[in-house]
Amino acid sequence: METEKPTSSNFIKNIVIDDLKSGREKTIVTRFPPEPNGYLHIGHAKAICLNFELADEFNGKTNLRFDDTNPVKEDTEYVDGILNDIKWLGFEWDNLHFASDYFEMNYEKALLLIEKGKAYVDDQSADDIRKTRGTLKEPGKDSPYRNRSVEENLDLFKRMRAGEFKDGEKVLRAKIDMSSPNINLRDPVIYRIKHAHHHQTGDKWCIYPMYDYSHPLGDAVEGVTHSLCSLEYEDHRPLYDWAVRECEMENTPHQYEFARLNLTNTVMSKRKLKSLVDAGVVDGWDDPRMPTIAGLRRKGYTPEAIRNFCREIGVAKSYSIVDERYLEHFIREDLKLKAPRTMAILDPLKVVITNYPEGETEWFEIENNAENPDMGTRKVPFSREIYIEREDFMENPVPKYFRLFPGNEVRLKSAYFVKCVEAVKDADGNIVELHCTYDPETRSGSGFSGRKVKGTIHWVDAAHAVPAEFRLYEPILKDDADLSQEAEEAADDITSESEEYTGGAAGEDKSFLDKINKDSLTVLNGFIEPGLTDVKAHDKFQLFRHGYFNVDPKDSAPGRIVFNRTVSLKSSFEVK
RNA sequence: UGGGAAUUAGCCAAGCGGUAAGGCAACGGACUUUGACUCCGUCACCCCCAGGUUCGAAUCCUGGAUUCCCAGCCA
Repeated sequence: METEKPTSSNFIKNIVIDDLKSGREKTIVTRFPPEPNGYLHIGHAKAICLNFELADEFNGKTNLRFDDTNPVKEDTEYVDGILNDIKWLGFEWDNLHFASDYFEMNYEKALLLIEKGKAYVDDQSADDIRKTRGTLKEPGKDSPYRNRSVEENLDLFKRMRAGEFKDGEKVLRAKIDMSSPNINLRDPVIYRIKHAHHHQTGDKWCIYPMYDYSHPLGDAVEGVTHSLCSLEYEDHRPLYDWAVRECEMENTPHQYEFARLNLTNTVMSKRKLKSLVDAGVVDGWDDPRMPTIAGLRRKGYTPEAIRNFCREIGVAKSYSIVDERYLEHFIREDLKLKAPRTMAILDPLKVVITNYPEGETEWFEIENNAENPDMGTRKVPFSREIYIEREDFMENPVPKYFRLFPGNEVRLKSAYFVKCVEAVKDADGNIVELHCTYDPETRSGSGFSGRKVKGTIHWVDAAHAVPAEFRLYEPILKDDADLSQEAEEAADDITSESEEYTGGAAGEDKSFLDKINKDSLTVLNGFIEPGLTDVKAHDKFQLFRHGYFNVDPKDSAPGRIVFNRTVSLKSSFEVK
């Protein structure tokens, strides 16, 4: 697709190259395994790009597999959203599966485990299991049910499936080692009872496998060769390998872990993102301030920009937080030649050109993108009264200010030079309009070179101006100077995405909500050129000197045009 | 000495025993009908620290420091 550079070297690609060279694998198969319990965010995009592009580069395959082993948290709404986002990003999966497709196989393998004496039914309560698991430094204690006979385990497990027991009454545990220094190996629970309706399997099951058991088996049966996941699963790898081995799977997939993406000025946690939605802080999962794929799309990001970003940040094992400005770089780059450039006034100040003939209008032909002549030109009206940007005038200019101020002359982009004669004020001393004079000799395109001006400002003809709403965004989080604190925040979301789980800290949710930037949205009402009245959802423009904007797909309507600012233009000038 | 992992510039990151890629950001300058873009230049005598091996070490060895992850019937 287009002129996208291949990813640079990374440790996973090196592993694939070695595996192919050594003959350990003939072709590679990867997979992207989202849990349908929320919408995808830019962090998922990193994993998606990694899996799909890696397989693509080596002529392999990539499956999409929903990790739907926990019916109480999941929903088809999310399945649909995820499918849509992946397609929008531009990827096509080879096979679409659900972990629930393998529930029967998972069950059969559990029976095998029991027969081999590698799994047992435990009657202990969740609380007792936790208490006997030991601590980080002390080994756990064997369950009193650990040495039940194979027959009894088989009988009990079948009755679990048959629905004879209530939620939490029994679990199936892998029999590994209660004194392992790796807590994941201390007889992990692999099946639990949940009398819950499942979005894919309905009421067929009342026992559901745990991720650590289901995932490796799903990988194996699909022939996945390189199972990529994030760093916190490093400790789970021995269990992954145990499951593949003890269940006697034909294929032996291998798990590799990489660092998930973190971005400055935002959060990357489905749980926290959901809390923003639920608290009404944002408009929904697709609010442009959200780092979700849906939010970025509504903000005006393109799939190309997101893919290029994911490629350039690389893949490694060290914990990192990427500067959000890096992401912004890629959307500016992508839209530079694609987006037409037009003038719009976000915060209007009327200007009367006193020596311009009343009742006259002339139409300037202006290129749609000076760097991309293929985009053609358009006609833009100009007359005696125009709007300029309020910030393009200062009665008492700061040093190095070369826009409009009393006595100063500037260029009106694609029109004439104008000189400010007077700032007209109301009774309260507020500037309500400017009186300027223009110089007919300086008409754009005339080749006038008699004198130079330092500044060029944009404008919109007042008589033809079309009202529009502009939404400007700032980071959703207040404080971010302290990257290490941000790291902490992000890190602790990784594992605690369950609402009911209280192992984390309730207090830290509060501190997270305290960090929310209450001024992350600014709404302005201004004007656009008359040529933009037919604009459609997701049309993208560079509004001169302001940045790139996207036509909002939700709130725009006939007679109401809403622009979301995707990203500002860079600027080396700030009015203090 | 519970186990697992990480450490190369402000931020990502390549590097795999032959003398520190690239991108972002920043800072100078040129150009400019966007204070944008583009272009030019600057930005690690050094790779967490200390020893050692070697003709040669970011890469190998030894010891240490710091940071992150793990005690859900979540994924």
